Amino acid sequence: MQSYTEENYLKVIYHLSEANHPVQTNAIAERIQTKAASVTDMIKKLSEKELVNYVKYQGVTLTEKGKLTAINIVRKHRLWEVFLVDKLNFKWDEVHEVAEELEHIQSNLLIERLDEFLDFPKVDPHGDPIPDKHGNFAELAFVKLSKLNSGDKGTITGVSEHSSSFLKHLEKLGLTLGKRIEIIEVLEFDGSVELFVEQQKTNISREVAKHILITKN
Amino acid sequence: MQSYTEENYLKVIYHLSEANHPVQTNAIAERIQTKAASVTDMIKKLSEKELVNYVKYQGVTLTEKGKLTAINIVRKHRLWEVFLVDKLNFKWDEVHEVAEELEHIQSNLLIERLDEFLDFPKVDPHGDPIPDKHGNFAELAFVKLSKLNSGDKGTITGVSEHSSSFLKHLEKLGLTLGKRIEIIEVLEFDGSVELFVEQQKTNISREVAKHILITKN
DNA sequence: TTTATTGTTTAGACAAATCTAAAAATTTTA
DNA sequence: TAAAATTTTTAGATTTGTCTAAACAATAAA
Repeated sequence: MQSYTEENYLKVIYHLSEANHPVQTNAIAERIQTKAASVTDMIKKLSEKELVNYVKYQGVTLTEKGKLTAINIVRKHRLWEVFLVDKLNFKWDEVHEVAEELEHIQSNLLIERLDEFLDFPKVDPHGDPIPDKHGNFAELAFVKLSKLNSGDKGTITGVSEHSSSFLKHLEKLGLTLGKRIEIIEVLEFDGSVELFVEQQKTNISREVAKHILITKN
Repeated sequence: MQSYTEENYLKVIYHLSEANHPVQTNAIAERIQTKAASVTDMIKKLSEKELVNYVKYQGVTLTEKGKLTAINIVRKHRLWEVFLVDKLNFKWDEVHEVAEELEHIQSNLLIERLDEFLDFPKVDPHGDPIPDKHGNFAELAFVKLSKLNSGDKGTITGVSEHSSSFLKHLEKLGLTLGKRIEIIEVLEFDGSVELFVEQQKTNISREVAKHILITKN
């Protein structure tokens, strides 16, 4: 298989990919905390292994093979996060670093048994969908909270930012997965949002609202 | 901390150590499946980090610091084995390779929570003792089955060989952890042993008997 | 106690992943 | 569209862990 490092590159390229647009060298370098020159080196290697399509100066896209590999790593990462939260009582802001390590353990049996043990979860503790073993994602109808208008109601079903500081902030405001919310008002001035959570009025900035995912219902 | 590779060297040196006797370069090379020259290189590095005591041509011993590190890896390995068998229904002969990977995950919180989740097990699925977080082992009174005499009775509480083929063989004979046995006869000729397990007469070679650990009772 | 054997170390080389500095290509700005 | 700014690549070096071949040390055998 691939090395730990190669797997990380594939995962990062996957996360930075949008609608088949090529990913830039610098974008990868920043995410992986390395230098652009190192990224070029590694991309060449991945290209030789046919895991990415690479055209000099044009950025990279994942091949089908590369994409499957990347999705499998995402699957493992998210299943381990569920394990840590559901079974070992980790908080949702404590799981990321450990899952970054666990995702590289090589054993199909392990991951299938873990999936079963966790009762085939469809989303991780941040509401991100967990692909099945064939790489298929369940369809989830998310909307960014920042896209809602006054009067809209829904349930918090995900977040798109996983930093500990952000998640702790949400926790403090009571804005955790599964909570029902209702928009009171969206301020013209700065896009900040006033809303109800469990009969409590709360205010959040537009920046925070952008990273909370809502299922309308 | 140390690299994956350094951790493996420490663990192997720990397992090869007996009563503070220095471990030979070649012994390490064989266990780690590498060349003696590579072992010498790595030993020098570990010595600079004060994880081993090293005298040219005299072999290595672990320093206190090195020993604690090694024991911690052993602790993690054995806890993960319990997890795999007790929670994910792995068989006792399927856990070793995966645990070899899992033992290198760096997170104290993870391992303490895992310990708790497993209800603080004292032994792994092969009967090997699990050190606590301070590196202390519970005292276990094992005797090799090959040391018993006709008429002796006891319970199988461990094995000292973890290969899949050996463990599958035991399974086939019904010689698994917790089973009570009684020695019928030890043959002068080849040291093979005739014994009762659950009213069944069975014969095992001296070689097999040496790797089965018994608590007399 | 010299010789043979076995075990260990050194020297020099290599692959993987990274880096810095400089060159080249691309994009933006004027 | 030419100059400036940005981005990417190349060239060459470094670190980690490994290797082979040869030299060296310790032990066993004659």
